[in-house]
Amino acid sequence: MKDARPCSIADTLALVGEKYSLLVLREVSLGATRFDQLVRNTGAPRDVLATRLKRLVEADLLEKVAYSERPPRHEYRATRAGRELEPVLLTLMAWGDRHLNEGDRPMVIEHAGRRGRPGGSLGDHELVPLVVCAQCGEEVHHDDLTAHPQVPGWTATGPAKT
Amino acid sequence: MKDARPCSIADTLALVGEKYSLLVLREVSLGATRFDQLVRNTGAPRDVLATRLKRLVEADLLEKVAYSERPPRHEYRATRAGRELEPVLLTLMAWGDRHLNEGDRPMVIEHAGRRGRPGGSLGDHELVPLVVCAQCGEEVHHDDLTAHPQVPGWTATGPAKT
DNA sequence: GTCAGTGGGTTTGATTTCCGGACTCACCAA
DNA sequence: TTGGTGAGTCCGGAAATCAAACCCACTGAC
Repeated sequence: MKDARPCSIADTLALVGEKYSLLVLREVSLGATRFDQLVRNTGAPRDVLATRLKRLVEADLLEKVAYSERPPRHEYRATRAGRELEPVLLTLMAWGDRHLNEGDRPMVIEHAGRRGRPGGSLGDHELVPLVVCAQCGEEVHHDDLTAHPQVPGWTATGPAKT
Repeated sequence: MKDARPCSIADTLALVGEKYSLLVLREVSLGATRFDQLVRNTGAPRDVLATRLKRLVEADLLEKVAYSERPPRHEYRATRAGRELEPVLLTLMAWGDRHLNEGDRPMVIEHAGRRGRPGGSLGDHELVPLVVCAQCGEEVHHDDLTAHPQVPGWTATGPAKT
């Protein structure tokens, strides 16, 4: 892992790319916030889960919130940074639905309509996640993209040869 | 990992969630398609990379394309399914840029304007990936979402108790 | 008051995976 | 003949994973 391309994808994966981390965020986002729920729903070994939770709390993606004093009990809640990973989860899910589970999706997400609210017209409907460019509003296509590494010594395809 | 919640996120991660797999797809998408480039740019040990590549080719996310007969040489190219993971990479990158590398992004993606093309008005600009709902066009907010597990025995927060 | 149960972990010891470096093999070029 | 490249494979030690057992503070039922 030394000397690899400097990149926010790698940085993000270093934080949440280990096995189970993203599944933990999925569960928390679904409302399963307690240790034993996380064990059951992710299938992670208890010790691994404990390690992951420690890291996610340190990184401020989750926080421990007490829900009982005596006996001391707490649950894990997503922070703002944690919630902002939800688009990643939705995009992963959309890919898996399309390419791995075509025709029998294990889960469907309902998107509440915004009737009466600013810009809203449609009622409740199924969520279909799509990545667009916030600047121009258009769907993102590979052929419209050009990468510009900002770090000296790197080009799009590798380290500049010295 | 046994008995965990059935879910396309988990299924997708089972395929591309191992260390380096997504970095390989990043590199291929950037145009670094050869074994030694992938070693240098991802930092993966050579044997691990060989294993990952084998899996990605089997899963039809990458394909081996010969670019020389004698000596036999080939490069790895993304298939359609592989390219469709790009939104995941872009979303991960956006998160890392915001939360890990605020103020000095290691890479900037330029988005080609579609002046003159259908719906286009803006010139070239920086890509800012955003997840919206394809049905209604609106940005996705956690509070508008409701998950509906399709698999009997599971609720949003865990297995239905028997 | 004892006994089983629950929530949230930690400990243990065996198995897997990862790692960096050295090695291979086929070919080309000087 | 020597050196270099591309695409791996092989090796032995270090680290991570796993399932299962254990722990501890507390509770509620008998």
